[in-house]
Amino acid sequence: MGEETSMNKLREYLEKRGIQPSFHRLKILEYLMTHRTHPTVESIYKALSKDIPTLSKTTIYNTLKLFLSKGIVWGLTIDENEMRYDFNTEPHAHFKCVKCGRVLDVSLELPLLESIEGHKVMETHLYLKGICKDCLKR
Amino acid sequence: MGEETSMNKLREYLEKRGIQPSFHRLKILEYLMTHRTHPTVESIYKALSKDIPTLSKTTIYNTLKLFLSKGIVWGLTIDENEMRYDFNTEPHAHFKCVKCGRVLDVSLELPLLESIEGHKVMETHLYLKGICKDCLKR
DNA sequence: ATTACTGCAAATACTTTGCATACCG
DNA sequence: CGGTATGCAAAGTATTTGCAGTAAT
Repeated sequence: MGEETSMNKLREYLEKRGIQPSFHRLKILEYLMTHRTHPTVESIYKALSKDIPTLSKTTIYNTLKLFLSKGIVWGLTIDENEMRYDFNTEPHAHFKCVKCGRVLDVSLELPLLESIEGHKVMETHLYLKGICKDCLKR
Repeated sequence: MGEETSMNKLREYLEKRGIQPSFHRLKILEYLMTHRTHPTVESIYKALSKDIPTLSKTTIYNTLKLFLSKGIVWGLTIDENEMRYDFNTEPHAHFKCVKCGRVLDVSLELPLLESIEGHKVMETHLYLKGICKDCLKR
């Protein structure tokens, strides 16, 4: 299974959702699928602009907004200042370390409600904050 | 029980936590205790500057940062762009309506963990997003 | 007198917008 | 050709910082 094949799969993935599979969009999608570190726009930009020097942050913002609207990614607001993006898999909770700043997945069941107290629920986010395993060791 | 008495209670509340009870701090604390609408810096500023024309946003930022560090308020990042502040009572979940923008309390039990997967947990936030009861009616 | 609180203005950081250019069917 | 994607620069918005003036102990 070469690079061609996997890129074709990504192309198909986007087309199935009515999105034109441009080069940049494919690369951003690939990055999100292979880096489950809840990257920010900044970190995606830093990583991809090495290989794609012409890539702009505007394109990343545009692409992520498009992906959000199609449900391809989730936006995490666990960070006070900047948005983080998570490729959409099964619902799971997130843990943010206040020391090293990383955001980690934790397997903790989310209450999956259709409605609560008369309000229609569309998204559920469970955020934990504290000190991660690695930082505790120091 | 007059206004004097309740202000004295607030003064006592701050002193007990090692905070000098300045006039501005008392007013901001009073606002947070009586307005459980998860206000932003902007909305606190708009509300209080009517009575206190000299009040600046910097002071509100300073005061909220101080209150956060003392555990008097919680910072909610349910909003993508701006921080909301919640007077610290028992843990509870929050619901944000994507139509009207309000953030409401909902009574839903939070998983209160001391640690998970080796990480030390210090804060837990459960955020729901959707369409509120009132907006559904329209 | 010393320390701490306040507030203006400037700086910073993230995100959005306007518009011209480039790409693609 | 015509519509869309891209990217630069500017604008917008939330927050922080530097610093000077003011109040409090």
